[in-house]
Amino acid sequence: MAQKPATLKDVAAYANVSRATAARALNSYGYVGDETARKVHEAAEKLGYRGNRLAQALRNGQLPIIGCILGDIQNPFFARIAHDIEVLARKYRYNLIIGSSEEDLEQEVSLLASLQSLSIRGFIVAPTSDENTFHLERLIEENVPLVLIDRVVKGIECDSVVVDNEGGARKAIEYLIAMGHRRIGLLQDDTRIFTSRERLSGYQSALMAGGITPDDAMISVSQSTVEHAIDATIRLFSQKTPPTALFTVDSLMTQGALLAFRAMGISIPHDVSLVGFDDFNLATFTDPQITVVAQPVSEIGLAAARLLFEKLSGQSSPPQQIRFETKLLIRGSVSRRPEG
Amino acid sequence: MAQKPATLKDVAAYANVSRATAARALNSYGYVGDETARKVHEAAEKLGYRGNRLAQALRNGQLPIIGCILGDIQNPFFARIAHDIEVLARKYRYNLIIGSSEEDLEQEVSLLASLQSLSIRGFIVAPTSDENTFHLERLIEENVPLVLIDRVVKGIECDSVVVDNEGGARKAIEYLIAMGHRRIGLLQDDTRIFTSRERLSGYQSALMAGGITPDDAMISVSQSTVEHAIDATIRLFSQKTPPTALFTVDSLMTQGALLAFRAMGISIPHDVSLVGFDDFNLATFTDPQITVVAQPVSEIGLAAARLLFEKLSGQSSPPQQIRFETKLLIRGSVSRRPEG
DNA sequence: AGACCATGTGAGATCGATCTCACATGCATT
DNA sequence: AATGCATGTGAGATCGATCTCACATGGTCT
Repeated sequence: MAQKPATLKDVAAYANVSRATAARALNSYGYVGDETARKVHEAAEKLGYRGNRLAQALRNGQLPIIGCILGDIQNPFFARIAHDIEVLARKYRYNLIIGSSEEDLEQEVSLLASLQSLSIRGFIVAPTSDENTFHLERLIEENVPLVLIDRVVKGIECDSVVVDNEGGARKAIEYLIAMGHRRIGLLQDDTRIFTSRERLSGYQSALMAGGITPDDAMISVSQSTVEHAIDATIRLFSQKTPPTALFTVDSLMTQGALLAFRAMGISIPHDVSLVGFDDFNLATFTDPQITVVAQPVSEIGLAAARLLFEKLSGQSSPPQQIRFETKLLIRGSVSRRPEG
Repeated sequence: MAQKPATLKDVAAYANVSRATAARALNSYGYVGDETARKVHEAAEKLGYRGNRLAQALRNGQLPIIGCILGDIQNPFFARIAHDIEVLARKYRYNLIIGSSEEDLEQEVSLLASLQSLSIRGFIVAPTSDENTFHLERLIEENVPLVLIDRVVKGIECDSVVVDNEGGARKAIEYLIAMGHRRIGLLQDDTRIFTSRERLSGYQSALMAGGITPDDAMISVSQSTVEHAIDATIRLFSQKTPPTALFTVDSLMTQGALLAFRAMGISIPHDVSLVGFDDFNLATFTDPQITVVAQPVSEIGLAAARLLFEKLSGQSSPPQQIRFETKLLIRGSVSRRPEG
């Protein structure tokens, strides 16, 4: 026989008071006599009473849950972000619902709608694309606290936390050019993704600043998984005149490229040089160690969560845009190439 | 001016019907006239009506949310599991709340209580320890669907999905012994964690079966993070007579050990042999490639989620225990050691 | 004595949804 | 005509909590 959880009504009956009195005693508002309060607390403990948050939220407005819609938590970048947000949420006695958009706009829209119908109090979203921003606009209209993370969306005026993707990509390409590379490949994500576009832009502008005309044959598109990146790298380096260097736009793709090179018998940095965007645990343990553009992962999730909780605590401030710098960590995966 | 979401009451007023009729029309139960239903649907669309799930859940019992309490989603093993559970949950139109116990029992208890007060419908839990199982027992008493994952707890009769940890550890140690190693180190997690205990047990029984007396000086305890594992490995290999081989009990610790060895100028497999529990993306790209005990990560989360949804769909079956086998993947991180 | 305030309590309304059942209409059957 | 059934509608109850305000008591001040 399943035991039905005790309700406030049960507690009130056990303590021989009204529900209103029981609620006052348990939540310390209004007036309650000392003796009455003692009896109510005793009853609550005896019955294992645990207030129903749904009922509370229905009366008062919202559940203590924030929603977080990221690309895919299998990506160590997003896993770290989700972890940091959860830690701060726990501190504020909130629970965190994490959804993975898997970089699919429809899924992002669907997830957001689903979470809103749950009366979720606020959202941290890594928007998939800005083809359609109605769902985000609607959040703004309804005054729902929203923080965009990793990517921003034109026309959505709200708090955001991003990294200088363009500058980071530019640093990588400038470094490859300085090392003599002219045919520089790019392993990139879907250009509907904001970060992907910025990294492409940094790639292209650095090429042009170095007097190199960008060439589509140097670019291979991949989803952000190791498996897809292996395929995309193989495609890129199977062509007649392959790149002499490769820039990969996230750590899973970097790892995929490494595996593809190994499968193709391509040696780094002897045959091909490699620079990856974002650091990862074993970048300094591979042979050779991988040169990366590092972003301050440990700062990003915390910054976004802080912004959200400021808003949730009722503070009404203008939208803040936080932008973190990247840093080029030169290791051993780039070799100098003669001018030819 | 924030727009308050439309309620059923608004829709009913707009369509000039009662709330009961509006509800019937929108949810297709009971009787509603065709014309009436048309007017109601029109009103709902016009007002952007989105039913309040809290109110529904309060009336009907529970929210479409399942809770998942894992060790730490930064661990790729748990990230993969969480991802797979979320994918299946989405298919069943559920949302997933992920909490990280961080292998702290109090935090696990607190998270569970918090989620229960939200009327969460079911739980997948990787229990931290079995020192105190009251919180899990209470779930069973209240007939809340529960699936234990990765670890089980004595005395808790419910669905579970685990891996043969003991057998996996035994395979690793047997292999190291067969390669001539007698001083075999163990980098392990807190023994309150079920998997940790099983892996220790496999380690010890394989040693004894090989005629080797287990020695506490060969064991170093670490939390399951790269940073902690670096420290623990350095401690273990700084002693007078260090091990000739090391078994690490999860992929983050394996990576930490690699980094520690590199810092200490220890060469694998020349100076020390290494076997890790659980495979990871770059295990085949490090120099040397790492020998690992692989577990079927892609199966575990799905199996647990399937069990949970069976229970949630009302099926009343006896508790099922699913146990997956591990597989030793021999690569290049173990060298043969002479009998001395 | 009357007015005002503080303290304490409980009935009933509220939150937004679903559900129940009384009532109404129309049709078919006896 | 009476009865039974199907269809359709709406008032009010329910879910479990919080909130409001009427009522009661006691004390203080004018």
